[in-house]
Amino acid sequence: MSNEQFNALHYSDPMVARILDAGERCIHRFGIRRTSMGEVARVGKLSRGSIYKYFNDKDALVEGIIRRRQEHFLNRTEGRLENEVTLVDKLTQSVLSGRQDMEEGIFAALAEIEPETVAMMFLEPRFYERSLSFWPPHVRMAQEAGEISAELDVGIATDLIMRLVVSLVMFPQMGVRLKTRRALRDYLQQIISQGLGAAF
Amino acid sequence: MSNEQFNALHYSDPMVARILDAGERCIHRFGIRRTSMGEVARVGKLSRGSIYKYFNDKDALVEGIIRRRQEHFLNRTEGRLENEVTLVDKLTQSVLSGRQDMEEGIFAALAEIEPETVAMMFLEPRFYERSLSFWPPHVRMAQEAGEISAELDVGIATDLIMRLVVSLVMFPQMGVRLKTRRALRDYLQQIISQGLGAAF
DNA sequence: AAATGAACAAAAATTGATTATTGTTCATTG
DNA sequence: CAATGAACAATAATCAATTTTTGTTCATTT
Repeated sequence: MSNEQFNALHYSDPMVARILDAGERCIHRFGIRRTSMGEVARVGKLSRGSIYKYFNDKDALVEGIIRRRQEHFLNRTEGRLENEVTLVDKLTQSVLSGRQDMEEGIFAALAEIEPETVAMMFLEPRFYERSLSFWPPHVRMAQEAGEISAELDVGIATDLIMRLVVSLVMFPQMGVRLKTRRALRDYLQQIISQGLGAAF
Repeated sequence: MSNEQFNALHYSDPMVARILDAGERCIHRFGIRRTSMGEVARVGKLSRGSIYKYFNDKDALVEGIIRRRQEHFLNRTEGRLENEVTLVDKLTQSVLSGRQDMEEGIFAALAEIEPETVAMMFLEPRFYERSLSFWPPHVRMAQEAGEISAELDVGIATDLIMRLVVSLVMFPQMGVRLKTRRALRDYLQQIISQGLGAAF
């Protein structure tokens, strides 16, 4: 019973938006640890009681802020993806968008103030859940276009895509430097179409 | 000038081994933060001064412990790999070995006591450096055996292998569940030989 | 020579008293 | 009726005093 939230957040609700906006500004400036509910209320010019009406506790608020940011990222990426025709170009664009998000905005700020928090986020399975529902439609489109094997299980393909994108965003300099869009695209093209197999 | 260490650790040196053994036992029990040099000295039955002769500071000692564990893991894995003929089987074995290491021993203990520490370790580039020199020989062998494309750049192949192995060890349940050796091997086989391309 | 252990200042962790924040309730406000 | 803000006990953060640990040095021991 009790609170509605946690399952469905209504970003369009002006109250929810105001709380999340204020919370995000606080986290951006002070980090999660040093942000208090009172401060969020002050910044958002609303009462502390209202915040608790919409979010069960501070953790829920923080999760809401991260989730909205993630959603925003996925929507923006989805928009950019509409310009791209092939799966390879979509992947390339996603990695570049992801890297951009990690270098600016709230994630970059958090990484500086509370790196452990960001590191922990990456290990959190929930962090990927939403992204996991993002790719299957694109995989099917690529299958219909004959770009990738139609026999291949969509789950398998999504799994590889997720692992590649996450890895390339999280660890940009793990192995080969893939700095330019061109280098990144060539790399992804090779892997998507042939893996490490013969290139012909 | 000054200390020899940091670059080359001589695990065979009984003094070094004794310090690392003691340190590892402490970290295993109390975590990194709650382990003091004095405690390591007590457990190893040697003087604090000796530890500082071999390790510049606590960080160097901790790094030494992690590095030796990593080296041990790679050696053990290398041993197991000698039974495997194909690259796919080597990868499968590596992922299984990696997962095993994450579920038991010092990493599992640390993950329980100080999860942030483990999370931070994963984001540390140095953590992968050693592994990065591990795979190229196996890649070349696979190329000579005709298992993967001989034209493909070894660096590119190593990069994908590293990303796959790290991802499958770190995030075992990110996408598709690859619990059994068989499922894992099939997955890797598909990706290595065809990527997401046609399976024929 | 290599290891020891005592001595030491500087830095870090711990402790306990104090203050701030959290999460909840509810009567009041707009 | 949704939002408010005051009140509240419980929990968590903060701060200064104290203790521990760190990192270094060096005379002594093995």
